[in-house]
Amino acid sequence: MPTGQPIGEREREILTAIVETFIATGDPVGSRTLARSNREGLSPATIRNVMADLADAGFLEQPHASAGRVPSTEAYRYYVEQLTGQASLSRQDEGMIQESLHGVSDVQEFMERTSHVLSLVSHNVGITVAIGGPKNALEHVYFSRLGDQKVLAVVVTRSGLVRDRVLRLDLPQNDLDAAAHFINDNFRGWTMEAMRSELARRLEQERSVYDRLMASVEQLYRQGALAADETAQVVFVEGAANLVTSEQDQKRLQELLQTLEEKQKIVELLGAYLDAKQEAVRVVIGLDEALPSMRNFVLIGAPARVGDDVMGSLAVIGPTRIDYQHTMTAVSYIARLFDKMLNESE
Amino acid sequence: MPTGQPIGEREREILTAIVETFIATGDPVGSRTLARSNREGLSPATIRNVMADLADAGFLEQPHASAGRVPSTEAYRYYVEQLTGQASLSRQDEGMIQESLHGVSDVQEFMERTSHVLSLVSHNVGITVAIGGPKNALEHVYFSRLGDQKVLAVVVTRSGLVRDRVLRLDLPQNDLDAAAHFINDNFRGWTMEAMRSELARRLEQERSVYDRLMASVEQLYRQGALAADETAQVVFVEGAANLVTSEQDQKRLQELLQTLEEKQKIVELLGAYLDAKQEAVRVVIGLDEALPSMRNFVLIGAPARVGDDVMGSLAVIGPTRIDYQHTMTAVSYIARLFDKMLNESE
DNA sequence: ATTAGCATTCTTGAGACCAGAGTGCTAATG
DNA sequence: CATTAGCACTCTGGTCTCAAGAATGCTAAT
Repeated sequence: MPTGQPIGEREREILTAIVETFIATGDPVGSRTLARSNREGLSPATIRNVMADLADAGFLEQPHASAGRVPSTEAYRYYVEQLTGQASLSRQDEGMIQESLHGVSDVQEFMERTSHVLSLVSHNVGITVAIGGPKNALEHVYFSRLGDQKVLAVVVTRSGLVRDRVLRLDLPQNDLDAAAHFINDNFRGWTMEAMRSELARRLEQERSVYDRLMASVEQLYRQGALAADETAQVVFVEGAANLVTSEQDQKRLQELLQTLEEKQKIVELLGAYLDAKQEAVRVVIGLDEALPSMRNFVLIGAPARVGDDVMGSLAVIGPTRIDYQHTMTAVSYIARLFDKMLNESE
Repeated sequence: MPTGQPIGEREREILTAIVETFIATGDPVGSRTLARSNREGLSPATIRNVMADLADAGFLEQPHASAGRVPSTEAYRYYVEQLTGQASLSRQDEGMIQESLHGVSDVQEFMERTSHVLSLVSHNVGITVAIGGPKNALEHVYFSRLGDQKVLAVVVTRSGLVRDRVLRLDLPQNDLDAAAHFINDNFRGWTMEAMRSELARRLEQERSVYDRLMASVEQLYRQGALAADETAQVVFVEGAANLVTSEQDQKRLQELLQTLEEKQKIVELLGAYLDAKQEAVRVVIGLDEALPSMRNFVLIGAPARVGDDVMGSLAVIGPTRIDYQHTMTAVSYIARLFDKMLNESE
């Protein structure tokens, strides 16, 4: 818990220097090293004093009595906050991104590739989540009898997300067509959420009226054909191999990988921290509050939007020792690209 | 390279004992340990002699001069071969499998869950591949205009596999409907392969006749709307966390994880080794021939079929030190279940 | 307000050393 | 003749010690 007054100029400079060299080297940083790299010739002793203050304020920690200092969670937060945000991607990175994403017009494919390219440029784990969620507007639905007892339901959202689901249901194709027609005519453009509740209401009230048609609709509804709920979310996680670094111990690494495989948790994580309203890149330090296995990991993400619609989110997960500046610019670059590419093609 | 005459009874027994205790413990096994666990009271010295023979024959290796012996690739092959195949799953495993797969009628969902349950029961990596490939019969296609320049193509195969693809194309919905009708009427039940070549032929010849209709079809065809090719394959890989064990070194682990993320390679791997014709479980020892990063790993897999149609394959990938008997029964059990569940529901 | 100096603390790597496990060989044994 | 006992030898792995190096905190000097 940080105490004391904010931080003076010199403190600020030293703190960011510590954070930066720690990120670069991974070793606890001591006063001597710092004195050498510091452009104003401050002596180690002076720096020690400042460091002691910073430690008291909760920005630095000591692995053990006579080691250097390591930035605390607070320190990273502070560091990120005072980052100018002025930076551009290297030619290479930009090229790689452009190339991987070139010519994609399909939201889902875009997301899939994005998670990959994110992992490449960040050298960490790239994640994208496509929200199939309630906020998406319905474009239309389509039902098709498959076999004896099976019906295929395809739901297309306005944003081009496609969900299919096989139901156990025995209805003649005629009835299916009628039901699809009914839904498309009445609900095109509605959010899934609104549609579902309105549909529920009508089924309740007008049961008698439409009769056969409504019976079919009801069956489809009950079977979840129209549920664009959590289970419909699509998650891409790539670059797990990047987590294998010497500083992870066995157990932690294992837990980490396990967590990354639990898509549901990942969705919740991004959902919890990436606010749809906020425009820019967001950095969340201290993921262990949500996911214990993610101690010492951070999330750098942004909502993926096309115009004003939020289609999902994209993010990088990496150790606190990540290159914040670089990752942030990369994420933001890709987020903008997402908007641009999918917007113009509509 | 194995030399010498096959193997006598005693050799056989000792070899399997070595393989088994090595699988159990992970340590090189020495004559003393073996003598203790061997039910016929053979002395260490005798065993040493036999072991020397086995080593000459290429079945055993020595990490260093005065360590115990470790089974060679050949030894595993031999071991697996002489496995009786008589074994049944534990109540727990069976229960877990049943539960995870209960009530699923959708091929793809089945596969997704299967890869998960495979990783659970085997404590290794579970993999399933759904072949979207050319052999699948077409049930029907469906095109829908999305936005300005986009068309959604949905292809359903007889087996219930669904593929959707967004194309950049500007055709009115009428034309799309006509094209879909045309294809459905003419090609339902054809294999994708056959359909594509026949379609190509017709487009070539009868260009003039159908005119507008055929023009639409051609455009769709060119855009790959009907391509159920490799890219359409769906791969599920789960349980990567199980690879994190003490005996892996950093680098290898990293490569391994990387390889597992390259779905294309995984598809090829399964494709290469899992022969659609063969009925039963197959064990492939020595994966490094195909994928160098998979040195010391084995594949235990089976084709996933429904009736006579091969829908894909399911497999476990694990270290040579895997519990062969258990994994084999698990894989075979699930493969049978797959057939049974999807067959009856049709 | 800085800095120099110094005693102190703690980590890390290199050797040294020993116990344990295993081998191969030879000679003895039923 | 197939087994086995005995033995010298080899290699690994853990523990210990030791010294070097890096930081620290404090006090005194500038």
